[in-house]
Amino acid sequence: MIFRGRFEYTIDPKGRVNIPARFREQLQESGQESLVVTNYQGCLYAYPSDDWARIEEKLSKVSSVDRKLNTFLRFFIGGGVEVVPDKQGRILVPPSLRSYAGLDKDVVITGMPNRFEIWSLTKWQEEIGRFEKEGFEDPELAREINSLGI
Amino acid sequence: MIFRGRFEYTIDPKGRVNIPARFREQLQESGQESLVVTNYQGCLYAYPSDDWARIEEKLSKVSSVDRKLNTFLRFFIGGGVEVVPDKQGRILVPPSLRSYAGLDKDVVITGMPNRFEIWSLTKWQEEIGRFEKEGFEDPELAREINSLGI
DNA sequence: CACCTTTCCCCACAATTACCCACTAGCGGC
DNA sequence: GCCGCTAGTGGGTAATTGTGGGGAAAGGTG
Repeated sequence: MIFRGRFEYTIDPKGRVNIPARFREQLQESGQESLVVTNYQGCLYAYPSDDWARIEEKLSKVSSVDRKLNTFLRFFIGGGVEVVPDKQGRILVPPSLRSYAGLDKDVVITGMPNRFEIWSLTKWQEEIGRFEKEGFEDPELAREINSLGI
Repeated sequence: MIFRGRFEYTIDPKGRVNIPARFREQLQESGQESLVVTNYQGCLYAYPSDDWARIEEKLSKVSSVDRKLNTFLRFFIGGGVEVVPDKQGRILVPPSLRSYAGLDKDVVITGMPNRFEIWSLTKWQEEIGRFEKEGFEDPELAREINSLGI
């Protein structure tokens, strides 16, 4: 499942964030009512619970010898929380995830293949700012993007 | 599908922009009623939904290991919104895209191979102005253009 | 076991969007 | 010129979406 579009919402003092109506529809159509949210790359990743199950399965087969990989697993799996939208279509983001992603008021939700991401507005702007400034100057990246034929 | 021509319209306070009648015809003839609009290079890219689907497929296969490429995906996929023209042939441009492209009143729609682009008039003028001033002086660009056999 | 905090489940209001319909300007044919 | 058509623009209303808050239930702590 691919999620498209970027949306701005506010997270309220209780820690609730709205999920874009379109995303909710997509979830319903695929017969899923819950999401798994976890932390990565400065933002929160939200997966439909079925997709998360597949990821979990793969991760559980990873050999846990490598210390760094192990740390990643701790962080990624350990961050994962299952959430169900309320009647208004909002999810409650637990404090640990909220503080990791620095969500306090304005948040950006952005679609990706397989998941969508929840960003604090300021972190999002930094992320995109970096791309817009450096991205076009990086010849390798430019070549890669060109090869996509967009 | 190739779109030709340049058109000037006004975006109304609700965020609606007209699509050139010719483009609408072309879409209808190819049996498509929806478009996907996204953000890139200071303007909005509008693809017929079938063409977008092909792009999306490629993008979703891209390894998301590289951080910068990931950021690009966030921006490009995250920007993408499916829109359907209303009975008058207009589309509603969501706030996030409107603010990215700086659309407030006068917009320019210009044809391209595979897509058409939506520009704010002022950004369009800057873009073209920059090209007219610097473009002809860039020997590499001149060579490339010549090799196109125009 | 009492108390405090967090989460869940409602309800209500505000803002935005979808879906109509109407008006005007320009162009072509008669 | 006059009519009729199409393209582009503007606006009203109903439905949907987003935001805020109250109070009951659940969970954690001394």
